[in-house]
Amino acid sequence: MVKGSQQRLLEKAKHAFALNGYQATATRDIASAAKVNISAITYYFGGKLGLYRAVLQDIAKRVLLELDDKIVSVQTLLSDENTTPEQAEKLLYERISILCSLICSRRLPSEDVAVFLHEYFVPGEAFDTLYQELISPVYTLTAALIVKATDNRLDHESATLYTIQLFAEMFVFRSRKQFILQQLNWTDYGEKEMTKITDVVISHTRAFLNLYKK
Amino acid sequence: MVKGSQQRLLEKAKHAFALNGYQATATRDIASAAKVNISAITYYFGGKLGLYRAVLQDIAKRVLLELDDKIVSVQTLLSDENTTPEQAEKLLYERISILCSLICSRRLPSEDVAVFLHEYFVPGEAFDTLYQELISPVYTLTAALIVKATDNRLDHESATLYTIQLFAEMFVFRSRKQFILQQLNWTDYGEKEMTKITDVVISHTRAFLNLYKK
DNA sequence: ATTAAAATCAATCGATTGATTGACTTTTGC
DNA sequence: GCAAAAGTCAATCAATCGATTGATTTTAAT
Repeated sequence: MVKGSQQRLLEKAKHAFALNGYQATATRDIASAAKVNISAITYYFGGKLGLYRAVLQDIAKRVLLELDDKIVSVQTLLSDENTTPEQAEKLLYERISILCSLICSRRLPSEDVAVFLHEYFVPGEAFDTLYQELISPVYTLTAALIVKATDNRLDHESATLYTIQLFAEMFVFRSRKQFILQQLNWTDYGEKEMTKITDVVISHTRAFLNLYKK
Repeated sequence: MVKGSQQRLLEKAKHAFALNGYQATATRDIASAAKVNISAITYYFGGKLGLYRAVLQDIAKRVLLELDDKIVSVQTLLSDENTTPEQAEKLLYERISILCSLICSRRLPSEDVAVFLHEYFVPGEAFDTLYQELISPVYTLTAALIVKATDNRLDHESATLYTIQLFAEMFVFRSRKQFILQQLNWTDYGEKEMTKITDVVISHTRAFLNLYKK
């Protein structure tokens, strides 16, 4: 079965936006790559911005699906009063591990991360879509996990602050990937390198959490 | 004395690039704001890209000047064999403190940081200018300081990796400033808030360095 | 088979982009 | 004082942008 025009547009748009961001991408190039007439963009998505929003929603959907699939439901564990700080800490590390592989390796299409990071660091008109559909839910859960891991010794706001920094630390492995590869004489993020990256992030987090233990 | 056209162009260009980045800024608007004919951009800077490069060089100059002014020359201390790891660590914290205030507060024009971060996270044709004139020298010195602070227990590459993450941690306070203000119920980065920010970054760094002590 | 809806198409619109032209004015050096 | 250089100017260039038009073809429902 041949993919429909709408689906092809979505894929090629994601690819183009990943390369040059929203502003620098021409709808003509997207339509051309999708082998579709330009007017189809207005027809299906209402315009360039609508197409971009659809791409962001698609990315959010994929990421959340990937996170929910691999992690034992964090939500239920958090609402359980019997969950110990140690369990929360372990769960946090598992979550970090998965996020690292999502951000840096090929578990998630490389383009998804590129589009996300572009909109994250250079917020535009469509940032609210990204925030509501992806950032807010993921950050909220992570911060709650950190609070639980410190046995409520860290308040919610400080945990949110650390969450933002934690993600910044993970994102930099992708956004500055070329620079890191060059500096460390790596050729790519393979299995060995991913282990090191994950270890670094987790050890930093552990060192941070240790500041809030008895 | 009235500023020359070239100087006015440079200032207004920085202002415009800070608002919307390189791509989304029109040379017409810059020229109009500087009360200068459009052709002056070609005349003085060879074109839009040349003007942007000039802005980046100006920013690099200001930052390096600010860093050299406030810090006892790190270069000489590093080349001195008698410098102890403790001295290097203390110097690193001073450097972090200054960098935090440069990045987050008004010691440096807000526009300088905005332009820098935009080019840093979305590298374009002019990234090499930013890298050679600012990123490379600053990162190299910082990494060397970290190596010395761990008494060479941390190799140069790992120190470089941590340097990248260290800057990512500081940059996030600016690039996600609105989000952080909202989450922490702050209205702005005042003196009190800057102290907390600096403390957070330094305490993370200290926790990291402790991993490499006897 | 007929008809309405969905989809696709080439052509083009108006707006904006960065850059250039060539004439004009001001400043500078001697 | 005068010529060369530096600077400024309105006008306009070709290219590209997102969007729209109106006609045409394809699909789906009855």
